[in-house]
Amino acid sequence: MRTSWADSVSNSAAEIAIWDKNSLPRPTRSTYVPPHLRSGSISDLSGPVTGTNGGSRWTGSDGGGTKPELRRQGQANSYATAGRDAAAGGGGGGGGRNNRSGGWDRREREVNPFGNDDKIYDIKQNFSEQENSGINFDAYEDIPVEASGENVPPPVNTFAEIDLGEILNQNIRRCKYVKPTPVQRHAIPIALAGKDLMACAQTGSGKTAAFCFPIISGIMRELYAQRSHVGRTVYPLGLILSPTRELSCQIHDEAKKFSYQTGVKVVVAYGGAPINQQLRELERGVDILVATPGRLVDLLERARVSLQAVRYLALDEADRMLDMGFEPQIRKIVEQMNMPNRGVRQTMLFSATFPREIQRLASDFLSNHIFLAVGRVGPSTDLIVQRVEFVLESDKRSHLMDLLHAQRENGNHGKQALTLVFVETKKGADSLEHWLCMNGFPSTTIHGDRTQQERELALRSFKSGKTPILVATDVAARGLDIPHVAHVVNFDLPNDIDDYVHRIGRTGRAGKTGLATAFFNESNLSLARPLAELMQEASQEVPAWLTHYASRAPYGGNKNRRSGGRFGGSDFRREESIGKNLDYYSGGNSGNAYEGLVDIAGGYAPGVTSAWD
DNA sequence: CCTGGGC
Repeated sequence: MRTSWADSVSNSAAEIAIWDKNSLPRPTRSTYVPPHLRSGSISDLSGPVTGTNGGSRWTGSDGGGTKPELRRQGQANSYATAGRDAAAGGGGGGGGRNNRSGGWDRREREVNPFGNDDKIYDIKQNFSEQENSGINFDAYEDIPVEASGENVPPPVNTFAEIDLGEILNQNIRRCKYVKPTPVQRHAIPIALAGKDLMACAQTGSGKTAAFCFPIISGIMRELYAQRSHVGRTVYPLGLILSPTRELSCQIHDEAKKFSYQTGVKVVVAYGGAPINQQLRELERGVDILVATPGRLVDLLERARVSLQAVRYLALDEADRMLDMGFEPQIRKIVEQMNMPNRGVRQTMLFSATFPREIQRLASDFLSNHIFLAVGRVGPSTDLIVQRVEFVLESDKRSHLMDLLHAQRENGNHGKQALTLVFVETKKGADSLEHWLCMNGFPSTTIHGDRTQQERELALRSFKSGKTPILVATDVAARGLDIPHVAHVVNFDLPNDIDDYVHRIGRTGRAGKTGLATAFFNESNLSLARPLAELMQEASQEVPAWLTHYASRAPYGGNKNRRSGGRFGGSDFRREESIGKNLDYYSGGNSGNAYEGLVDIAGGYAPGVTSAWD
C-alpha cells in the first residue's frame, strides 16, 4: 500500500506554485484526494475552470486507454478569444493565456531569460552579437531547398508573414532574429499547417527555433489548453527528445526564451542530475518537456509523467535517436507509453543527416509527412575549410602539438583559439587531455564517463576560453552550439562519414568560417572514399594520396550511401519509388540561386506514400 | 570495436 505521504503530495498546482523553491514539498493533509475521488476532476485540481465542458480535442485513438476524465475540460468557449487575443497581440507582455493554471501570476515571476548573461548555454547571446555585427546571411541566400510530400505549404520570407502572435514576435525581436533562416522559412509554415515533417538541415542553421515556435504557438492556441495533472502525474502537450544531456539543456534554454511571457511552461529532464529537483519542477506544471530518453523512461515508469496528452513530438538529431543504440528506447517511448498515435499527434524529426534506413524506421512514427532538405550551410560549402593529413598513430600527439603551437603564434596576442579535438574513446580523451596539460596547453575533456557536473564545467571552461582546448568523444559531436570554435581536429576519425559531418559542424556556425583538420591513417581506410567524395563536393582540396586510397577502398563508412549533392539526405520515398539511387541534385537546380519550392511528390496517392506503410 | 542513456 502506498503511503499517504506519497499520495498526499501535490495535488494542486496552485499549492505547488507557492512552495518555496528551497523547501521540500511538505505533505499537507488537506490536499490529499483519494484516488476514487480524483477521476473526473482534474480541472478542479489544477486550477479555476470557467468554461463548460468543451469538446475534448484529443480524442486520439490512443489504444483504448483514454480515460474520459483525463481529457482536458472547459475553456472551449472562453478560449477562442482569450487565446487568440494573446497570440494576436494582447498588449505588451500582458496578454498571455490566463486560463492556464497559475497563468499570469506565474508569468510575473518568470525569470527574464534574456537578462542572464552568464548562463552556460546562453547561445543566443552570442548569436545576437553576431547578428548585430552583421551575421553572414549571404551564406544562407544561395542554398538549394527541396521539399516533397503532399500539399507543401509555401515558404515565407519574413517572420511577419507567419502569424505567430505578438508575444512570440517580441521574443523573436529579443533574440535579435532579423529574418528566418532557410530551414525556418520552410519548416515553420509546414509545422503550423499541422503536417508531420522530416527536416534535414545543418545544426546552427536555426533548427531549434524551427520546431519550437510552432509548438509554442500551437499550445497557445489550443482550445483545451488547461494544464492538467492527476495526482503527481503531469501531462505535457509537447515533447522534445534529444540524444545528449547537454543538447537537451541547450534546447531548453532556447525554448525558454522563445516562450517567455507566453504562459507556456518548458521543463527539462535528463540523467546524471538529481531527479528530485526535476520532479519538483515538473510538479509545478509543464507544457513542453525537453528530455533525454533514459530519464524520460524513468519518469514514465514512476508515473510522474504521462504522454497521453502529447500533441507535438519533436526529435532533434533524429537520425541518432533512431540508430541502433537508441531506437528501442525511442520506440518504447513513442509506441508503448500511451502517446497518441501518429496522425493524432504531430511529429517533427530534425537532423543534419538522414540515412535511408533511418528514414525507413522513422516512417513508423510519421503520418504522411513532408520531407524537407535544406542544403548544408556549413560542412560542404566554403564556410569550413577541410584539411586531411596523413598522420601515423604514433605521430598524432606531436603533430597535434605542432598545430596548436602554430595556431597560438598566429592567433591574437598569443591567445589560443578555441579548438575542439575529437577522439574515439573515453580513455583516449582523458589521456590526451592529461598529456596536453602537461605540455603547456590548458585543456579539458568531455565524455560519458565524466559526471554531469564535470561535463558542464568542462563545457563552460572551454566556452569562456579558460581552457581553450576541449578533448571530446562523440558526445559533443552533435547539436552543441559553442560559439567561436575556430578549429575542429579529428584526432581520431569516426567510422561513419555522417559523424564526421556532425563533428566538423561544431565550427563554421551561424555563417562564420571555420577550419577542420583530420588525421588520417591506415586504420581509416573505410572512410577514404566517402571522405574524398564529401570533400570534393565541398570544393575542398583532396590530397592525391587520399584519392588513391579512395579508388582502392570498398564502399564503407557510410550507412547512407548518399546520393551526392549538397544535402545531408534525400527523401527515401522518392528514391525507392524510382528504384534507383537517384541523383536529383546534380541537375539544374543545385548550383543556381534557386530558392523556391520544388514539389516532387511525383504521383503519390494519399496513403501510398511508401512501401513501408 | 566505440558512443550515447536511469536509478
